[in-house]
Amino acid sequence: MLVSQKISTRRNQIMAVSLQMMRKLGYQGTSMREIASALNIEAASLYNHISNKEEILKVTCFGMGNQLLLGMNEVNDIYFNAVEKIKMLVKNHIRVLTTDLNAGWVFIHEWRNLSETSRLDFIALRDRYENGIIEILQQGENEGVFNEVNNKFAALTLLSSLNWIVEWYKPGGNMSPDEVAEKLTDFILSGLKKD
Amino acid sequence: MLVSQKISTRRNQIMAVSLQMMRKLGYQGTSMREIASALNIEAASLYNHISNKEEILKVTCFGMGNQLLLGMNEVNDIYFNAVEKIKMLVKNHIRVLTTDLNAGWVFIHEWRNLSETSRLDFIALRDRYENGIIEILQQGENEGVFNEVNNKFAALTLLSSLNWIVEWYKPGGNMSPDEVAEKLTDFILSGLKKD
DNA sequence: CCTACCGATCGGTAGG
DNA sequence: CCTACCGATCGGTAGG
Repeated sequence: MLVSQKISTRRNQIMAVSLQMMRKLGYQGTSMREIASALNIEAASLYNHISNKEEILKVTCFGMGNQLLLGMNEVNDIYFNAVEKIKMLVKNHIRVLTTDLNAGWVFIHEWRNLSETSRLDFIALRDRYENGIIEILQQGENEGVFNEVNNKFAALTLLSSLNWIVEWYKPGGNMSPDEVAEKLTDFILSGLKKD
Repeated sequence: MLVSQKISTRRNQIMAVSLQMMRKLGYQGTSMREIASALNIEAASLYNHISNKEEILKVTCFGMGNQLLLGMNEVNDIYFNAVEKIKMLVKNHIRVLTTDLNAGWVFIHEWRNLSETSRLDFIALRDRYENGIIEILQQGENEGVFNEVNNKFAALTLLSSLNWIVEWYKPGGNMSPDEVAEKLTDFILSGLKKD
């Protein structure tokens, strides 16, 4: 029991260090030797805790993706009208991305480096999320509260502003994740123009 | 004259092939040998036309960046009110990114791989563009046509939807760059909600 | 967790 | 534009 806890802790350290380096240097720009060196061990020792470099990426991308999908399911189960759903979805999305910004950044940028089969799985997962957003927008149209727009286009634009947050969000800054979510929702719902 | 034209053409071929591969595999994932192989020459021969791998990235990132800044200067010279400025800026931004989507993609994603000094220059250039947008938003506020918002935040959100286009735009699809720009402007100005 | 090592590949240069 | 090559580095394994 103690042993497996130790291993698990080491694994967590490896994950944390890897994601930090990958955010700075990219997946391909981060070597196993550098990860090991940051932990004061040899590269070969990493393989006692993870099976290979790609596992780091796979666990991160699918972990984040599943968190987003879980949030979406929850939103659809609990909230009734489209505006409420969008608000909750945005809040969850920002929370998931900012809870571990290194993981969020890698999730957004580095999934392309997944091997062929994993990449296809990831794209399928992402498409499910995207389609869920399209459905909410459609619901809003049906309710008569959203403008009639190209929902696919609107969903992509919405997602772009949600995902871009990993580029500029500073955890120690003057906006909490929920405040960001609130401002973003206002922007998405009302736009720049004064009524 | 003929010789220099030949060289220049070869250089353009190298640029085009490189950007296509880098869009698919990333800057670090694209090797000089693979670029050469796609042109049926040896890797060493590339160095008669470009000085090194980074030059491809540098020319692309600063070329695109300068195009965006030029467009912004033009907009500020010609258009008077903020709504008109935003419309024109968005149109120019989308045009620049979609004219060569490979270059657009590399510009948006791969500038991080620039060497230290170039990267700092690039960030400075990007900040100038960002500040230009903030100024237009401020002008719109002063004119009383835009909501009072955090302009920095609004500028980043605006930029996110402009830049995300390199992720999903399909040149052969059913929207021209100018149509995308128009829809995007509507979205940014008016948001999702029905008035 | 380490030593020792593998085959492969990298960006780039010398010299023609 | 090529041949021949450089030193460096990569992800990963064998065996302890």
